[in-house]
Amino acid sequence: MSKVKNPTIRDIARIAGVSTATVSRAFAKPDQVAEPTRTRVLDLADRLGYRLNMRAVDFRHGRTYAIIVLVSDIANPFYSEFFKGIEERARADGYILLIGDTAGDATSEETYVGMLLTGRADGLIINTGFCPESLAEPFARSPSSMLPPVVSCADLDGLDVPTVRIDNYRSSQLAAEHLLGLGHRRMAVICGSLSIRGFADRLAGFADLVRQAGGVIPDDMIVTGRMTIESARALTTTLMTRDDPPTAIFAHSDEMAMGALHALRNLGLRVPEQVSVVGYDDMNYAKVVTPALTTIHLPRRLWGATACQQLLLQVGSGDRVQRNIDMPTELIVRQTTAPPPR
Amino acid sequence: MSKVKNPTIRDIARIAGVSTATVSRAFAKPDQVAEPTRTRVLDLADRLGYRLNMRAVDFRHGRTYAIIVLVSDIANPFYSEFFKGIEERARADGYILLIGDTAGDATSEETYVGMLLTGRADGLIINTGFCPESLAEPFARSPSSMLPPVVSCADLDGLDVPTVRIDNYRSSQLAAEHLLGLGHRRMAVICGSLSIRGFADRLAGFADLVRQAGGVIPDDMIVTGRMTIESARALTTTLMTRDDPPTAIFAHSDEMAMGALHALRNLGLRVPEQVSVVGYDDMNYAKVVTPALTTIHLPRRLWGATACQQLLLQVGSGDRVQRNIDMPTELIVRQTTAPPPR
DNA sequence: CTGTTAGCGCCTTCAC
DNA sequence: GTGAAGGCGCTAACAG
Repeated sequence: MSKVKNPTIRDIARIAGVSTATVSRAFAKPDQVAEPTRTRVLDLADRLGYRLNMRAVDFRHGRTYAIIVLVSDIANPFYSEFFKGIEERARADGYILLIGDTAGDATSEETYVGMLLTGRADGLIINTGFCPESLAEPFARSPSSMLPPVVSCADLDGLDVPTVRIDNYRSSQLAAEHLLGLGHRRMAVICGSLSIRGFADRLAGFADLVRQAGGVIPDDMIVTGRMTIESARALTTTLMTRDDPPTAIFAHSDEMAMGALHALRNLGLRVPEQVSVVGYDDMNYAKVVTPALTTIHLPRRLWGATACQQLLLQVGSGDRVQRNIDMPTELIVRQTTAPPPR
Repeated sequence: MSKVKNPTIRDIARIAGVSTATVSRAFAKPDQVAEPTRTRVLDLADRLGYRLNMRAVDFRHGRTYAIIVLVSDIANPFYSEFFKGIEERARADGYILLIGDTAGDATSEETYVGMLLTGRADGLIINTGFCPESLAEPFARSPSSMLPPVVSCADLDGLDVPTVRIDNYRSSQLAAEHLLGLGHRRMAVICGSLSIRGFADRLAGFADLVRQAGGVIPDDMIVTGRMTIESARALTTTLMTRDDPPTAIFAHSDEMAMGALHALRNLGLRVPEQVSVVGYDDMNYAKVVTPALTTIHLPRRLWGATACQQLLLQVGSGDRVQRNIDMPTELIVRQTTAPPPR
């Protein structure tokens, strides 16, 4: 069998005795090619090990059918369902997903933004909470309609793009209401980085509601760390070994709540009898751990799917998208919250 | 300022009064262009908001400078350091990383393999433990030198490509030796899916050594589940509530070991006084948890970097790569192992 | 140092 | 239903 090293559409055409147009059609629009011709071409292509060169196709089409999702830490299990939601939606439209982990590193951020701006991807979903600098500049110079579509999962300072967001402020008030209603007065908040608007809002929502109820969150009851079990474990230990420790803790993620629970257990403190804990995210494990976690439910998968949906709408047509979509949140009361000890 | 909607190299050339070649060089090989010409071109390009069209560049170059990493579950924290290792190595050569999560789903697997085969990526690193079907076929038909380079992180049935692997069999023997040496005789193994060669090897290495020492692992002491905390938690509870429960548990990952520890704690069993636990992976948290985890250390970051290195060697030149590279492993004894209770 | 000239592989009118 | 021809945006010889 005479093999060509890397057959192109032209090789197939020549050997099959047809034009390149016919070969192209045989693959892209099979019904526009007569049955005998089609099978002959397809068979030959298969025999020669021909494969469409997608680099050429993408170039010709002027798009890549890829979208980038920018996150700050791919290892954060929070994202796993979020990715799934995006991926399912993207795949349905023939798009594939590129996951960009910035790891808080400006260079990698730039790399991925560069891929968008230079046409290696058709759109971008941002869920880092930050506006990449390299993106802010082009958006400031040109109207967004001249640039590839971007959707953010939070309001971003300095970047006016459609958002699909959750109401961090209001959902945190739910946590405060719940704890206040149980009788807690001395409460702590374990926060994600407050330079990220979302976390700042969670703190503000919680603190504002406490204040409205005539209370206050002392400064030394507000601590900040990374969104990991380990980070929260350390913070909680510090928090609880102070004089006059809190009777309740509001953590900015379930991962952090898990760390808090771990620390409390090590300190010999019982949850919820001695200390209450409220998490955030409603991770899959929240309902199965012991004690089951009281937390703020986020529709993570739907969130991803919706963000992707909005992006694809822009990719396809011009610009007919809602500017802001709010995802519903909900307080799920389980077993880590109870009235404070007398 | 007269704006072109989407300026190309040709627009810049025309307006700047130079040839397209010069514009191209000004970007790709700045030192080959005279200073005044270069700045004039670059300035103009900037002013016009020109951006290189990477689709065209990739097409022209015949490559995309992207490599795909295939994993079975992106949410498994095991991968996080592994990705980092790959990414650092890749970035150093100007390559970017596409993470493909198969989620055990054959369709997504096919998607990513398709991207490789159609030239949307230049190479593939497999760390799922399985050989994707859609990859086996082309490799069976053509010599691998005609196909894009692939590196696997385990020996794969039905796919003869270079591997960068760990010795699952031998490292599991280390765990067995340690436990045996402490005096354990009744031991259980919490396994990952045994249809994945790596996990089957871990079980075999452990069991064979026990057998050589005149012991045996009863069938009901071998359990299998997903690589998650929760899965191992359930398995451990079952294991320990049988008559004659084991005095030691060898888990196929640290995540699983964490689940086991959690279950033991809930059952009121003390580690290591009453039950010993050995993990696998040496995750970052292994040394900080209480009690600190005895485990098999894997150089995860280096593993990723080495796999990437081997891949890039193939991408660049023809085929001068070692067929198999073994990463070193090591037993790290910490606090979860001790002699069994008398 | 710079310009001219050919395409890379595919798709897509426009004829036939 | 099929073929001929042009071009997507860029780069890489090869001259000058």
